Amino acid sequence: MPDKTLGLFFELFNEIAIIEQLSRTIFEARLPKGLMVSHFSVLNHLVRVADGRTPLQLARAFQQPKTTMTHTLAGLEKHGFIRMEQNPEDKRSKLVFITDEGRAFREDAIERLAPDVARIAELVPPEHAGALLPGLQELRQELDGMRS
Amino acid sequence: MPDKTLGLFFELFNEIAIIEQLSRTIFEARLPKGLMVSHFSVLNHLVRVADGRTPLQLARAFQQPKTTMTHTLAGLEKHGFIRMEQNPEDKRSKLVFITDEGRAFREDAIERLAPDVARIAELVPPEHAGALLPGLQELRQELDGMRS
DNA sequence: TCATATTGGTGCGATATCGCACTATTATTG
DNA sequence: CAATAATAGTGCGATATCGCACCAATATGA
Repeated sequence: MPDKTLGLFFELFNEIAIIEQLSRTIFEARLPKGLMVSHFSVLNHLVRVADGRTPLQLARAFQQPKTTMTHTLAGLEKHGFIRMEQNPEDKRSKLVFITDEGRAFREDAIERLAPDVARIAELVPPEHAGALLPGLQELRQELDGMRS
Repeated sequence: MPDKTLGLFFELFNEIAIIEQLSRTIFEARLPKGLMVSHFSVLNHLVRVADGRTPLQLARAFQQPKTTMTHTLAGLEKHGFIRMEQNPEDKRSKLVFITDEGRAFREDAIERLAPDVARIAELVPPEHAGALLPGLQELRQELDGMRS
């Protein structure tokens, strides 16, 4: 592997880390104190992908350690945004359901975040953003595969 | 702004967050305990961009809060990887210099990380990775501008 | 079927992250 | 030039992150 390649990937991951940092900071400035992007993302996932996921499925969806997901879910539950039930298929496991309060919070959060996204969309044409997705998904896919 | 655009950017930032998470986990598994990617990145910056930066310049380079950088630098200093001097230009300020030990650690870290990067480069052609950079840089630039 | 391995989830402890407030210094401006 | 504002850095406290170890439950396989 040429040195150039090493530098290229370092630069790529660095750029990605900076964007993650910036976007998280921008979005969290709009969320009420004590609620993070991670909370919002989980609610979003429950609505857009599927409700009634297990904590482990959620952790995998975001590629986070399961202890981190436990912590995030505890926060959501404390706010009454989710409800956790025993998984009838597997007594070790639980199922996470979004509550009405959770849905309301999610919708409110989307309204709060939309203006920022609109501003970003003015500066970065959505076509440019969309053009990045396939490459990023490929990269994610392969990194994901490496872990196992 | 159409709803589609909102969803697109949420998806984009989510994908970026996942890649950040995966890459950090992969790399930190190779670093000695107590040293994180953030430490490595700062040393890398001192070597590749410029030595003798101020803490604030470093924080801005990585778009991190300055308290976070203070913490990272404290860790690097404790390991003897950097040395901090008074900035003769400005008595409020400091200058951060990498030490020989820091350089050695950085080189060792690169050797540890290279095999992983090589594996990634096998799965994701460097041309693909390189093709992502301009779009990501554009996105970063604009997010950066929004903050101020 | 029983022993063993694997899996889902959590408690705990260490530490990374980061906002707030503060000091020291430098810049601004009336 | 004095008063005020802005800036660089850090201490502190709250909390997010996450590895390790553990328990309960399920899967495996001799």
